[in-house]
Amino acid sequence: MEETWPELLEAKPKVEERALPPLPEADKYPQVVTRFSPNPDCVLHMGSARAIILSWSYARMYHGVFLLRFEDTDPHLKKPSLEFYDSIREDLLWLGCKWDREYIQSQRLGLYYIYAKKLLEEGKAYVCTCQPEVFRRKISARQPCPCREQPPETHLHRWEKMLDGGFGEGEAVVRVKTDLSHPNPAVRDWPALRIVDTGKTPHPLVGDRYRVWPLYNFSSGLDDHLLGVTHVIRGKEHLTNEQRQRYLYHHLGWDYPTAIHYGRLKIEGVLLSKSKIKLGVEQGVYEGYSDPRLATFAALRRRGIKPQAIEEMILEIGLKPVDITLSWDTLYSHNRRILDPVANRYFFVAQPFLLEVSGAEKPFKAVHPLHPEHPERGFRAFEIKPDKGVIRLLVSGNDRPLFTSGAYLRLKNLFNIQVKAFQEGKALASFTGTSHEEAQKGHVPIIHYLPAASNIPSLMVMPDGSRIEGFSEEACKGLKVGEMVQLERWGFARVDAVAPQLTFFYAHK
RNA sequence: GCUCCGGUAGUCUAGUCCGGUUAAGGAUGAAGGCCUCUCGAGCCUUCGACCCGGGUUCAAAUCCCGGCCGGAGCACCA
Repeated sequence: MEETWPELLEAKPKVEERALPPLPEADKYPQVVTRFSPNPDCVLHMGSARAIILSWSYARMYHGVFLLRFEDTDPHLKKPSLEFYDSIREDLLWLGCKWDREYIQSQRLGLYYIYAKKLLEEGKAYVCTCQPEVFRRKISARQPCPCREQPPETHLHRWEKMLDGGFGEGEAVVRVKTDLSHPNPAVRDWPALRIVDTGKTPHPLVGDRYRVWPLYNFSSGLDDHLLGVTHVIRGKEHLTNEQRQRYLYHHLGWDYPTAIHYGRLKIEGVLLSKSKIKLGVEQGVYEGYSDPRLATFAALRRRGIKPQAIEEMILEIGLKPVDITLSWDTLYSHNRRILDPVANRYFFVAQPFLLEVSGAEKPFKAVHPLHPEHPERGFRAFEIKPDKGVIRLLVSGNDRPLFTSGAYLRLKNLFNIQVKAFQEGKALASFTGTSHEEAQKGHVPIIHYLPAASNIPSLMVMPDGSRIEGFSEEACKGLKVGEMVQLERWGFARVDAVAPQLTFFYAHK
């Protein structure tokens, strides 16, 4: 068999690497350019994973360019904050999505002004001073507001007034002309630039230097062309923005890039709302942005979810325009496949109780491999000595149901016992032999344990934020922060701290 | 309400463009078994889906029409 069909015996790859579908219209451009354009008003979370990973992967797949562009043009409602520029860069790097060039829109306002003025001059945009309700009424009736009819000179004059403070916040807005009879009222004569009183709400990067700020469709629309973006990959909430921006492109004689709109991404049982995450952190509901209950990249990182697992899952999902609800199980399964070969094994007993074994007169040494498939990595060993004929061990509280009197158990790599009783919070048992074979024959459950005399008090932080006290084995002294381990019969966890107390963040089973 | 988009197992996905090669494939999950001195990994088995109704056709998940359901947008947010 081995000789005839060696390939049949080879382990075949579990999951075939699913290639991304070809990028539409990739051959239309000399070089593919994609971008990720976050607002630095919060940390990144799984909701952005699609935009980041798809944009980056396609750029790489086509030997193109991936841009990072901070869209920090709202100093008021979605106010950017200095810390988030850096946290976003950090998250991207962690995800393995390094960008080729970086842009910050708040540094580019002068550029946007040039195009605003040009459109005003050419009668393709106008400065509207109507009350919002008045404008809305006119526009929904497919009628021009009074401002629209004014000559370019008037608008140029109003534009100057916007820039030099002649208009206050909310008193004037630049609108891009569109087809007034467009079926969707939302695209008709959309607003392009507005006034923000940065004296009151200064921008973290440019302070109060500017008072006229572009809106999303204007700055993003201009930049996509100006920076040579060929493929815009974003959520389907931007579908109507494409309609709006096409008018801008038409006015300027540009071709609109290829736009791909994917569906919204949810994760079961988790909120992915930036504003709610921010609020929760500010109010102390969450312990910072890496609180294990959150699906921020910071939190996933802290729990030991590997970026490759996220990437694999996102690539699997692709770019369909349907909304999807991801399951943690799928993510965990990807992560486990990555972790299992690398994570060394240790014992951790959660909320333990004492087990006293009598009848074992001599000292024992239990030897466990650091990894069952990799004996070359070495072993951990427990020295276990009886004290006046009794061996004292700690056993995980989860295993309490196994301790019914008369039950047989095997202590892994140590010996077999029979439970006598459980009283006063501790289990009493008697030594019945060391034979593993015997235990196997009797289908005796195998459990883990710790010497009561030597162990390390530890803390386990669970995904729901709860904390479980417990003890880990002495060998855990050598662990470093960030290391991934598998706590046998418990699950995978990341070492989050070694002092003052050894602390694990639970990843998954 | 208006303007769009979409509906394959619990979840994710392949197939839909160019109708038959598939008794609708894979992953995840659940249940069971084998193996393993972990409840992990590995191996095997089982469970489970084309939103509904018409039409076209020898043949429809795939094409057409209608309905139903779900989602997004309708900001001087991004």
